[in-house]
Amino acid sequence: MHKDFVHIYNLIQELSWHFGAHGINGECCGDLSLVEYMALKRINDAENITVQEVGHALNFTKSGASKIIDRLENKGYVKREISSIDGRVCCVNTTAKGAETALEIVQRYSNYVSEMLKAQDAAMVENVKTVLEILVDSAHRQENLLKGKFPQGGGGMSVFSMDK
Amino acid sequence: MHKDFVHIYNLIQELSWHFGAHGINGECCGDLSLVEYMALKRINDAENITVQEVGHALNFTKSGASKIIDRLENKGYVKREISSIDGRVCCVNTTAKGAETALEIVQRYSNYVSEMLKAQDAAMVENVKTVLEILVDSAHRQENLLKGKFPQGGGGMSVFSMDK
DNA sequence: AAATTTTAGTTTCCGTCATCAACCATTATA
DNA sequence: TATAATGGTTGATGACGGAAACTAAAATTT
Repeated sequence: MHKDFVHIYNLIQELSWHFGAHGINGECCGDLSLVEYMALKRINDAENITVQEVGHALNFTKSGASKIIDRLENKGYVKREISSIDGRVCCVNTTAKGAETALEIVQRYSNYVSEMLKAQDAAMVENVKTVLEILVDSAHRQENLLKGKFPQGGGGMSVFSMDK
Repeated sequence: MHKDFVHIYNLIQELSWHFGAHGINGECCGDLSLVEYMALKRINDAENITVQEVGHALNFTKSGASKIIDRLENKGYVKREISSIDGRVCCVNTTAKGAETALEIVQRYSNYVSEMLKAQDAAMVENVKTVLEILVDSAHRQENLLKGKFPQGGGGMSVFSMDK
């Protein structure tokens, strides 16, 4: 049983690498880096998200998040606006171009995935979906659990904090 | 059906992000970055792998690969040796310390995965394994297909090369 | 209401890192 | 033997993210 988990982990790691920053031919999403794309996605999904929320969602510091949004803004994909409620807060939203680009990238990757799975029948595709939902869900749960254990943020919060 | 693939893609991307460089609390593997760890893993799995092979396996240039191996060597995890057959070639291998460290990291991540999936019964764990095998396998197949299409390496090899 | 503290965000400085191009050494080819 | 090709390294460069200092705008204290 333990060996199974090693194997499963290795598979996850390999899949992650494939879809990570260096994965598919070293490129990601046109003129966007992976992190920029992930940020764009979050901003597109949310409404009036703040700079820090973006950073938090992607495990970046607020300074890092600010710079990612800088880059996205310079490329014309997002727009900052000062909140009408709180003058300190930035409301970040995608521009039309940004939303379109995000959609386009999702589309193309989805095609890629569709090509990947075209040999599978409908039942297996459904099964793949189910399994991935379980994995993503439990990954989030596990992460929150870790964060709950070390609520101070910063020190000592690594995979290595787990039981040996 | 198409919508399914969008969903599946989004799940894969999210899982990948979680296990990527910024994923779990922004940390990866102690004193190793994700790429260093991935390189160490490859070197550990192979025998007498060359610098360029490492680069190729991880989608890095040879100069990038050389520097990653530099870092691993400085940390005492791998060792270069000149090939006895071809004086230009470097045979890279893990040191005892490197092999041990790689194993340790795999172990800890595997524990993490095991924690993630502890609510699932044995059949589902088996199913997860099967699905991941299919995904990893088809991802490799798809990648090779792309590389076959654009064998010159370098220009035009992106996800965007696919049919729109 | 004035003073202080807290909070959101930006900016400067810095270290890390991957690529490109030039380069060195060795092997293969002419 | 001369030339080309190949494996690997090095130096310059640019992208990038974090820490800390800083600005401006609430929130809190007195």
